[in-house]
Amino acid sequence: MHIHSLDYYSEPGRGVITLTRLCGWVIRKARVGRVLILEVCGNNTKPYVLALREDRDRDLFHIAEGLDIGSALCFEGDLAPLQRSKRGVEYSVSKIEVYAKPIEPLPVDISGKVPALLDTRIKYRWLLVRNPVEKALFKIRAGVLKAARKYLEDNGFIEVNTPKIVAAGAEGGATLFKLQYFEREAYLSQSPQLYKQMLISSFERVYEITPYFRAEKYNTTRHLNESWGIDVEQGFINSLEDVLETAENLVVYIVDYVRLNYKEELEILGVDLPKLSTPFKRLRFTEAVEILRSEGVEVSETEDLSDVAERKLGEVMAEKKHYLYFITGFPWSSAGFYYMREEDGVYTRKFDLDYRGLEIASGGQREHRYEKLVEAIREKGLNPENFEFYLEAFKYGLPPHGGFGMGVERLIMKMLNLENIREAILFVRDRTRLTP
RNA sequence: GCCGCCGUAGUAUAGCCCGGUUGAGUAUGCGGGCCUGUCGAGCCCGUGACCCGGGUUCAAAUCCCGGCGGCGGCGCCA
Repeated sequence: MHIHSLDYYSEPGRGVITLTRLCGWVIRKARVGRVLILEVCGNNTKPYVLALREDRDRDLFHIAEGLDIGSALCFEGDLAPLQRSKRGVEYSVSKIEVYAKPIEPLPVDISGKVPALLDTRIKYRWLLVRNPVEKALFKIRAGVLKAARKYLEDNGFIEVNTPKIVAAGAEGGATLFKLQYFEREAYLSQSPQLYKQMLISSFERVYEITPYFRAEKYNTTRHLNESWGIDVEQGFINSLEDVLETAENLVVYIVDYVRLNYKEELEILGVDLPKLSTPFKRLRFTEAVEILRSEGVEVSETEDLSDVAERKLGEVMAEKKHYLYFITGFPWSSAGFYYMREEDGVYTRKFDLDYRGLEIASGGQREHRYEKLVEAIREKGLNPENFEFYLEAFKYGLPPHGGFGMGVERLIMKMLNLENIREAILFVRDRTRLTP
């Protein structure tokens, strides 16, 4: 809605302007003598400030006086010639339409004066995101996904959607949520892994932004039972290096996109997002083991690194200014059956991407040769019959390929220095939370 | 699942160790009053809480047992 403002024309030396209609919720209210000040936030992170004088704006003043924090309203106004507020953008208001008033005081403080504990924050997240700080975080999350899409689309990846109700998991049975699928047992997808590989039968490059469902009973600051992943798979690769390049360029693009397009949000959150550069350090798994042992950390040569080891490695790497780094060549004993095995039979082309001591992505070059794959499934103690639908795709010309899954919440957690992964998702699904 | 810590007004906290002086303090919110456009405004008045059950004791928010709930660590992984 654009209406010319009469007030505007009374200001000397100005051209044409439009009167804007803006909407949001009252997040702060202050009365000082004869002036009433309202701060309103909609999708904006910087509040709209409405200052009303009892003598001049009598009707509007009385409307505003009756509004509590939390009221939903729209107003028509024009940028105020005098910007006196230190917090927001001030408007001269000509009309206020009130749409809803809270029927009781809000259960949490959305002005940010009184902090809420994580548990309370999660319970009332949908309400707390009215607060500019909380909102900034989720605007950045949206930006991360937007940037990922943009990078992948620009680089020839096609977005696909694969089933979330599946008959078999990618890793075995232990971490799956079971459900009844008519007469049969089915599971919630813990990864689109197998499906995106199958699609490399017909697409050169695919990606999917998808939830992962994992029934792990862990309770840590970096795990969710429903999390989101940016899943990428590319065919016709020459080596693992092609996949690593995609992963590092994607991360750099995302971080850069947020750094340049979300300055206001980063500032509100107090985050200084440094510019990244490629290539990221490539560290062999065996080198990582050596480094950790020289630091006095006990590490197994055949198992994945423990969280303690990963964090320690993060510290060591940070000293050398490697904030993001790959760990490549994981041992076969700690890898999924679908990773390509090296000739020695001991190591694989599986990699992890770590961001300051936290695994944010993992992937690798896949085994694309039918016989080798069947052999690998058997060797992992799995039954090839359960993977028939998957194995079939390897019979008709599946090129060498590889890919990775990147944890959206983990990436955001590291970018924004969050202490708990639960901060990075609006509605939390963890060991104990099923609502809201 | 194991280990550790914790549970006080709507929210966030003090008090608990060492039971009585607590009619449970403070901030913020909410209601009311004052107030030169405040900037997490200020000042005054009011409002509102000891997770549940059992036990010890003359006396329990405080000590003990059980339950429920939360946080952190480990395992595991994105």
